[in-house]
Amino acid sequence: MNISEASELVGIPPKTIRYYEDIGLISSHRSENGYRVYDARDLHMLNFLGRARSLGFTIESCRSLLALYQDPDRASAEVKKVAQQHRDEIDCKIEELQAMRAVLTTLVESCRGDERPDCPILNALSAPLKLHQ
Amino acid sequence: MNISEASELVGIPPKTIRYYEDIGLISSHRSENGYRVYDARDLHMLNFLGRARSLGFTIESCRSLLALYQDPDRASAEVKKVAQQHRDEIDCKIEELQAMRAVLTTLVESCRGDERPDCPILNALSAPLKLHQ
DNA sequence: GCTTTACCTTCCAGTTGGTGGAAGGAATAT
DNA sequence: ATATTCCTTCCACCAACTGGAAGGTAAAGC
Repeated sequence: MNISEASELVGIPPKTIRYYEDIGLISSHRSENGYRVYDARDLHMLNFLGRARSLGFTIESCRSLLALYQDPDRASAEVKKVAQQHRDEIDCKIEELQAMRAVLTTLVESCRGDERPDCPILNALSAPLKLHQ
Repeated sequence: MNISEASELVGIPPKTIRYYEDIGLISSHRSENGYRVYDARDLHMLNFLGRARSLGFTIESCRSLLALYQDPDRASAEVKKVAQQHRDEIDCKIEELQAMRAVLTTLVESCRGDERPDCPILNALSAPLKLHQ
């Protein structure tokens, strides 16, 4: 099967599939005319990658996970470690975003949002800089 | 004052300040030797940018906010719109991350994480692809 | 058989928001 | 006089793609 059919089946754009090959995440066979050819095994790997990416794993983590997946002697502890680290990073990001969200909510709620120029949002952003010591 | 002193005062690296000038977010005067010189007004703008960036506003939103700030005839509704859109985007990101987090938590908790190879995390990632249609 | 369309290839450039480093000039300290 | 620090510009790199150009191949229509 050619790249566009594979793309349809796994829900990953052809460009992205080529990109994954470029960076060595996957490999591919070529037919005589030079076209990439995908079989069930390739689709399986692509699907794995799609799932991992949709959970937010970085490409490098995906590379690790794929390597672990293909190693029958892996320890599940290794896999768990990768997943846990990723979850910790997600937790950090959520907290950062929630902190931003809290400030933004306060600011948005304090602004009347009419045609007049006075604006607590701009006031907050332009507040005098506090010198660190 | 030179760039490194300004950098210290507003807490933005010199590289980043030059970058902001490069993309036209701010301007700067030069002294005779070609060095950038910053006054209170410049620090004020930089500080504004630092605050906006720390709230997660994109560079383009910062550009808009700065323009609004410098326009005495602005309508606060414009500012509020920018802030609200940004908060909405943050909300989206938080939801995405929380969805990922939920799946990851389930997976991590289901994996024993020992020296054996069987792993529910890898099983989930490698589950057979469901064909759309 | 010829042409059009659709698909494939590679390669180059752009996205966001900076950061690192090299090469070279200027100011300050010793 | 020299060493160190600071300044300048420019180029390259990070993640994870995406868009588009230039050119070859395959399938469909007439």
